[in-house]
Formats: sequence, C-alpha cells, structure tokens
Amino acid sequence: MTPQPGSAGDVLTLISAGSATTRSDLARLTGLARSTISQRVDALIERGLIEETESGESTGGRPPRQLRLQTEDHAFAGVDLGATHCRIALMDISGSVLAECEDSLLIGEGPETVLAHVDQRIDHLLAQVGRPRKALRALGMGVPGPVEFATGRPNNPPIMPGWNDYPVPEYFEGVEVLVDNDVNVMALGEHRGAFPEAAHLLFVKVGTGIGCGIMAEGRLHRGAQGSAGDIGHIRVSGHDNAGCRCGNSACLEAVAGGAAIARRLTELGLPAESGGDVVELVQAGNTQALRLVREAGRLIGEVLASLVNFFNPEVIVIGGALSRVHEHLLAGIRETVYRRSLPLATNHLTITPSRTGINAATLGAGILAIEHYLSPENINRIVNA
Amino acid sequence: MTPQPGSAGDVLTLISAGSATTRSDLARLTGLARSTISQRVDALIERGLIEETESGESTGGRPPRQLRLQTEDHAFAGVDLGATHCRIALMDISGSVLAECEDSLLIGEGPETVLAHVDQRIDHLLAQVGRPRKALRALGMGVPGPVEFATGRPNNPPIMPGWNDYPVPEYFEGVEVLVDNDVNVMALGEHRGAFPEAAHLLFVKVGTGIGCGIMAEGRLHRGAQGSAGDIGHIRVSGHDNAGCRCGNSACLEAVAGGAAIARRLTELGLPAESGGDVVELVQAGNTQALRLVREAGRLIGEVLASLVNFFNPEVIVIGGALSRVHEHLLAGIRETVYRRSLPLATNHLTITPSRTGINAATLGAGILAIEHYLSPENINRIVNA
DNA sequence: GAACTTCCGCCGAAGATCGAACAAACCTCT
DNA sequence: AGAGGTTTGTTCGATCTTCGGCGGAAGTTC
Repeated sequence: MTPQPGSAGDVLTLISAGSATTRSDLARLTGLARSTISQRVDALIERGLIEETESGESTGGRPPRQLRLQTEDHAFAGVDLGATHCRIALMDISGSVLAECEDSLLIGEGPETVLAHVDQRIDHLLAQVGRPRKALRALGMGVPGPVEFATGRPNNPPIMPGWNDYPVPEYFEGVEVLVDNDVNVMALGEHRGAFPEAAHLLFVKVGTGIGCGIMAEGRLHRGAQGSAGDIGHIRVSGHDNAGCRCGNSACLEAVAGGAAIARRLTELGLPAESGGDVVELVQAGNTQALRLVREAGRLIGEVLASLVNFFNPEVIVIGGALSRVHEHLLAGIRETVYRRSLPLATNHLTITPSRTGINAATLGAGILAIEHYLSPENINRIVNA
Repeated sequence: MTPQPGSAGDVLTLISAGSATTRSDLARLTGLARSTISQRVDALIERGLIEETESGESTGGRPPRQLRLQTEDHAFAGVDLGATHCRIALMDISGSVLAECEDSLLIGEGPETVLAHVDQRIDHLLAQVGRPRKALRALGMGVPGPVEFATGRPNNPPIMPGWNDYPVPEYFEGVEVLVDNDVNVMALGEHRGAFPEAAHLLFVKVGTGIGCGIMAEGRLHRGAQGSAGDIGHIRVSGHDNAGCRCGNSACLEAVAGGAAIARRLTELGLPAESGGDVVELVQAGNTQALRLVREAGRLIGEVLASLVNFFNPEVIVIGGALSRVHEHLLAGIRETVYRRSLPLATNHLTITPSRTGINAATLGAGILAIEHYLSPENINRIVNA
C-alpha cells in the first residue's frame, strides 16, 4: 500500500541503499519539502539509526552534511550452520563485519546443543567488540535443509536429525530470528555483496550435494513449500544406473556432487571420501580428478541450461566447496549452457564463481537479519514508538 | 515505498480486490478514520471509479452502503494474437467481458496490417456495446513471441516477420498499451481467473510449440531479457536424433509439440498436419495418436519435474490446443512429475487443465490492461488531477 | 570581498486527518 | 408499536502534518 513515499522508513531505506546521502538528495528523491525531510532525519538521528558526518563536497554552495547509518549502537549476527561447521559473523547495521568465528560443530548433535553453542559464540563475539547483548537486534541463520521460513522451523531436513519442526527462533529471547536454507542465504549474500544490480540471479552451490538459491526481482524466491531451488534431484540424461539417496536414479547430485565424484575416484583407485578430497586431487594436478570435475560441470551445465531457458537469470554464481576448483567446473558448465540455451537468454548472461566465497552464507544470513530490521514497516514502528 | 496505507489508490485496490465492500471495511483494513475514508470514497465516486449500490445486509445496526467498481464508463481491451488468429475481448473495469470477437488473421501480414485490423475490431466492439472510443482506457495484447515488455516491442520473434522491434504501443493513440508474450498473458488470465490464491503458478501451453508462463508471488516473472518460460527448447533425454528448428536437437518442442506429434503420425501413415489434426485423431479414438499424446505428456512431465524441483509452484496449468485432449496429456505429465519430483514439492501441487480454456489469453491481456489502470500510482494520479 | 549558489532551520500558512457528536437506518425485545 | 441498542455515515472543529518562503550559514567563483 503506497501513497506518496515519505515515511521515516522510506527515508532510511534510501539512506541505507546509498541512494541518498544528504537531506537534499532525500527531498529530491521523495518529493517532500526540505523542511519535512529535516524533521524525518531528526527523528532518525534521535532514535540512533543514522548520524551526521562532516560536511561533504560543495557543488558551488554550502556543502551538505552527509548522512549515514549509525553503526555503533546495533549488532546483527549471521550464522552459517553446515553439516560439520558453524560460522558466525557479527555485523553492524551497514553490513560491515565486526568480528567472526568458525568452529567444527556437528549439526547432528541436535538443536539444543548446536543453538547453545551458537548463543555462546555470539556472546563471545559481542564481548570481543565491546557491545552489550541488548545491542543485538536480529539474527539470521542458514541451515543445511529445507525450512518453513515464516516460522523458522526446519521441514523434514534429511541431514539434520532432531531438528524437524524445531522452533529455532524461540530459542533466542529478545532477538528477532530469521532462519532459511543455506543456499538461500548464500544467494542473498552474493546478490547484495557482488551483484546488487542483477534483477535475477541463481546461486548454485556445488558441495557434497548440489543446491540452488534463487533471487527474483531482488528478492528470494522460496516457492510454495519453501523447497524451491532443490536442483540436486533433477534428472540428467544417460545416467539411469546412478542411484541417489532420494530413492530415484540419475539425480544431478548423484552424478555430479562432490560425494559422487569422490566415489568414482575411489573406484578408479584414487581414494577420496569427500568433495574436499576431490579438490585436493585437482589442485595436485591429478588428471582423472580434473576430468571428472569438468564432466560434472557439463552435467550441471545441462541442468542449468534448462533453468536458463525457464528462468532467464542475469547472473549465475557458482559456489560451494567444489567452486575452489572453479576454473574446471565452470569450463564444463559454460560449455553446456551456451550450447544448450537460447541465445536471447544467454546474450547477457554472466556465469561466474562466487565473489564472496566462503563468506557468502554468513554475509547473507546477516543481511537477512539487517534487511528485516531495516524494513520500512519495522523502522516506522520504531520511530513512531 | 509504504508509510501507512491510505491513499485513494489503496482504497480502490481494496475495493477492486473484493477485500472491502463498505466504508467500514475500508476503515478497518486501512486503519484510517471513518471520516477520512468517506472523503476518499467521495473522491473516487466523483471521478466515476466506484459507485454505491443499494444497502447491504444489516449486522444488527444500520446496513452499510455497498461499494463496487463503476463498470459503465470505462472499457478495456484484451487482444490475443496468434500465428493465424486474432481474438479480442472488451471488458469493463471489473474484468467482465462485454463483447468479444474472433477472426482468422495471419500475424505474418506484418504489424501495420494486423494492428489496423485490431483497431477496427475494437471500434466495432465498442460500438456494439455502445461505449465511445474515449471510454477505452487501456489495451493489453499477447503476441506469439518474445517482447521487451517495458517498451512493447517484439524481440526477434521467430514467427512474426516484420514485427521485430516494432513499437506497437505507438500505433494506438490516447490509449495505454501493454504488450507481452502470449503465454505470459495466459498465465495471468488463468491465475486471476481460476487460482487467485496461488502464490506461484506455471501455465504450460502445449500447442504447435511449447511455452510456459510464470507467476511468482502473484506477479509475472519475465526474466532478465523477457525470455523466461521458454521451455520448448529444454533438452529431453533419449531423443538426440530429433532436430529442432532452433538448431539444437532433442528439444522438448521437437518431440512433444503438436507439430512433432503430427509429423510422427504422418510417418505412421496417419496424415496429420497440425496439433489440431492430432486432437481430432485422439477424439476419434485413434490409439496411435492417443499413445503419442500420452508419451508427449511423459516428456513434458520430465521437464516439468525438473522445474517443480527448481521453482516449487503451487499449481501447474496445462493449456493450449493439445489441452483439448488433456486427460491423456495430463496422465503422462502427472505420472512423470510425481515420480521424478521431490515429495516436499509435490505434496501440495495441483496439476490441472486450464479452466479459462480458449479465453485465457484474451482475459489475461485485458487483466494486464485493467491492473495497469488500477495500480495505486495511476489512480492517485487520476484522483489528484 | 562582492555576488552567487547551495544547504538548513525556523515559522506561519495551508492542508490532511482525526475523533466526537449527531443523524440515519436497521434489529431486538418487551 | 415503541424503547433501547447497534452499526453506518456525515459534519465540523481540533489537532497534527506538511509546505514553502525567509534568513542565516557556509561554501565557490570572479
């Protein structure tokens, strides 16, 4: 519902997006009178949401006072939970990372154990940067399985025993908690961090399994049941004898995932257990491993070619453990996508390795939290309180 | 940008969506004072956008005066251009069809000829229902090829010679014109007409070729180059010898489109030229034709299974010429989708023939025009003028 | 340093919204 | 039938918001 743009929340949105840095900018962009803008800005400053910095460049007259987010008083946490790790980044409201940490942590230990660990680590990070617990405004979390985003409850996650339907947000008191699938937060992190201008983006994570986060019109597409992006179980042709843990055969994940490549290397007499081992073999120059990675790229490319025709993204980002040998993976992917997709869809298509790399998930999770906090509705609520 | 909801445009949106039919409803939904609502309503009535009807049901007190869209003063046109036909529906602002017509018309005649025909037919329809030309507020059009939606110019359409980059909207003076791909308007028509509650919907058109319109969060997803939904050239496994007009082989369209089925029937000694002939053979009970249609359904289902995993829609609608034998097509599609997609995504998935049928495109095109006209920004502009 | 430009706060005027009061229209119960 | 209750819609002054002009502040240009 949108009359004229002009609430305090809208003003803050313009500032946080970098569209406006001065009162004049705001007046021009919103169409409101300068005096009205000043009043909005005063309110935001009073609430500690923005601050004035030293005067900026003059354009021939009095130099404008610059406005920016006030980065001292708040904190946000981005949590990346994997099957065997936990990464946390503490951020200020502008998205800058203040502190981070990484541990080994088995998600199979169950929610109580894992969340207690997360909680304690966040306290530790807060202490490290000297901000009180109550500075923590919101917390974003990516988990390796499907989640009902609205409630923050994992939805029959295959590799998260004990987590099914667990009300994660309720574990943390006094903080808003947003839980999402790990690939979704990675897509968000990569979009905001590297391709903010891209209207439609796919983030493909190639690790043990294969998944995909979907950004449509700058927002995450989660699908009807929150299971969108589950491309690991799309069928690829010519591999009907490759059984998958999902019960079907010829799933992409079962032929091109890190685990699948490792298994095939083992069969060839090159012991490998995980995607990490595959990466090591490739980096050591092993031609068998290299060939298999490139072949995996072709298979992933086959699936992506379909999705490019269907979804017409602007950017496809390749991330996950196997992207550490992305030159070989990307070669196969590009080769197939550009051969099998329609020219109109590939003309302006960029296929690229992740720029945010290992940090995609923590950044994305933190951004999920920050954007939730900075939503115009929430800001208006705060300012009018 | 959204402070508190409350502009005249927002009020009208609530009325046209059916969320509110009385002033009290509006006050409750917007949070504005009753007196303010009355003022908004007065303005909308004065502009001829809404009208009062006789009093409604009392709930124990004074019965409320019902409000509804004023359907007398405006007209909107929905135009469905196919390769060989032109269908037009004239609608009032509520989306009710006032009059319609259908002709044979070769799109290959070029834009001037075709648009002159459309223009003349619209005049005729307007005369038929006794509304002046100036009542025509907006015009939506679906064409059989890719379109740059923002400008209304066809983008290298393969079966529309002479139309490339032609500025369609400029042909019509004094009317807002919105041009989109035919499958997109069909998806819109089916969504609004039959599944307004579905958050994510795919409309699959199976005719001579195969295409797909995508509704995401109730809005059309057009993709970065406006080519989203082009699923006709997705590869299907096991048909590498089937060449396609696009230059690749094993395209879905080349093995499961109406033209492809007709060709295979001809090879089997059953002369068939088009999808229409295939439909006739099936309806006549020919088992070969029936078998091929069902097999085509399986192939389409294979592609849709991938897209279900990726996109996680709530509803898949099957339309187009071949959907006239939808029981056989759907059997093949359902069989494959439910076998190959993940349970989480198929649990609440509905796969159904089109309910709006032959009218999907004209309805959708008209709705495109109406929704453009009823957008809060446009209404605010009208009311404040 | 004079003239010009841009920025920003102040303040009265103009406008929008609210809410109380009242009238209208119906229901229910006696 | 009439009294009393309920919901709806309008009117009107009070209040709050926004606007826009003015003047001072703080630069640049000539």
